Amino acid sequence: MRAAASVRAATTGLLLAHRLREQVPVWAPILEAARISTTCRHHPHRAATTTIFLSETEFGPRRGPRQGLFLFGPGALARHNGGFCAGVTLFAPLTEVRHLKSCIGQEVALRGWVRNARTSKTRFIELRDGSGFVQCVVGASEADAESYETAGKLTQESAISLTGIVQSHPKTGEPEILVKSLKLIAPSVDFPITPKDHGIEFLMDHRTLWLRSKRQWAIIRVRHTIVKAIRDFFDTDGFTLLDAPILTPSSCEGTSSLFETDYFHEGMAFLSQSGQLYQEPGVPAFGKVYCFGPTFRAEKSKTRRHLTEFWMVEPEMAFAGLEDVMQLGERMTKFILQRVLEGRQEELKILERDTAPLEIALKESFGRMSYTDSVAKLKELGSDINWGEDFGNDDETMLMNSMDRPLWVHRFPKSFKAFYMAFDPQSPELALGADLLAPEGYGEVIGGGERSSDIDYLLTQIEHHGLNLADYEWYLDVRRFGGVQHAGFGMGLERAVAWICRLPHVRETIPYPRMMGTLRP
RNA sequence: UCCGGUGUAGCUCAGUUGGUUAGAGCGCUAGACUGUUAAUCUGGAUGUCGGAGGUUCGAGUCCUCUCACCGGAGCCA
Repeated sequence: MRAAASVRAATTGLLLAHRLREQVPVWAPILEAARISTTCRHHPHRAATTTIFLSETEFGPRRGPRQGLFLFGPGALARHNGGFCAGVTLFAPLTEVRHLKSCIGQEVALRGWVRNARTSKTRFIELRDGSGFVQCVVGASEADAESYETAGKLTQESAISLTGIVQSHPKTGEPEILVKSLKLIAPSVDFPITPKDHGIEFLMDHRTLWLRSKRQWAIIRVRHTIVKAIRDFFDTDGFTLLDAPILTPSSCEGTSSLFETDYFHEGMAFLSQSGQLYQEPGVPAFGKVYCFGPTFRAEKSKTRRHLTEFWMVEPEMAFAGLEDVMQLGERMTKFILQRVLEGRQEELKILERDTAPLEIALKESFGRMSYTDSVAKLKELGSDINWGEDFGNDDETMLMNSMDRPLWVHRFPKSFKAFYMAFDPQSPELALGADLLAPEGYGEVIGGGERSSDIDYLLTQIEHHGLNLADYEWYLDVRRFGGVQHAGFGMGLERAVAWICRLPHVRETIPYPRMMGTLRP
């Protein structure tokens, strides 16, 4: 089927082409170029290849290739006619798998990689192009002989281009391609990750190739949506982005171990384990700020919830206390859940994620429990925890087993919280902090609270924690010059992704995980 | 770092109280068959049994050391 572009569309293309003629080299980088065969009505024997630019940036996906709105680059047509020929016939416009649902009945061209090829009389190719997955059917009667031959010899992860008619799968109803022609762009020999099971060590060693798998594709796309949701949430909520440095002169919290590196005459620099202390000076400057970037912990912890390099979003706001932190964290979490549930259904389905718990977390108010109450409850449940001790992993799961939604645990003993935490004026042994525990065994996702505005208290805290006062002078300035109540939190991105995707381990939530024993690839 | 476990074909694994020529499935390869979907069926090729040392007539199997990985704990987001 040859989809002839209407005269009007062709004329539009012609006009655009004239306008673009000089600009194409400049525009090219932002346009997507595809070489597509075209023929001219007046010179049918001069079938030629020209370059067509499909610009989604300019025209949006709704006016995609099937509408025939193209920008014509200077090509063969310009040569034989001294300009552009209006009688252009286009066929098989290049598209992406994600657009196929709106292309039923059209002829399209696709490029991508062979996920799996089942050879038989009718040949089936599972194609992925990064935007989605589609089955391509190569039948002896529909495809040309050479293409049919090629389709029978395809190996896993070969790169191919093809043209064909988009139709509905007779059984599933999903779009599939009835192939007319197929070309091998680049072969792939002995792709290591076969369709059968693999061990985690092998997969981690081949992380770059593992990213091509359906499961990893789904996870990384959910991660992307979560990152975008986080940014959109703060950007539209009046927060200003205040990037925190990654190279820092000293420990931010003085607790966990840091990665060190030589830093000229300064001696040592450390990779940041939190941007929070650098957010606080942003509070009097911008009112509400956040940072979102990688952080590093040299902890020798090997668990399903730890990475040595992970991403953290850390908002900080003026004239705010513990209650504001819990409300902000809850709103943000729900915003993220909404975005994922709206836009990533296909990915959640691939991950076999039961979305019911996410729907509950989105609709219901999060639980709240003070540390003191939760210790009492844990004792009831049989834990040997004592007041004043931090939760162990078992305590956390025990506490969450009866919860069907996230839970805020608040007002911890000061003793095991960071030096800068404000204390509760009603019971000074308590810190005004709150942690958000995710359900389904995922545990702490957010930690935050109110920061102390009391400079004298902070001075004693710094001394008490054995920190070098000189390193914190700028931090104390936040209190010296118009210090006000302020509060914020940090959310570990990978833990959020792991929970929302319901993954057994955070190592799959980041493209290139860094862990205690993992630095490559 | 501590405790526990695993290491055998490219991958996932089986391999008996130590015994003679180390197996299966997948993948690969040749073919058959089929709107298939981790397709199926038939044939074929494929091994430093993690490494080093030791016990023994004989070690994939037992012992010692070592390396890698997995799971858990502590610490944390």
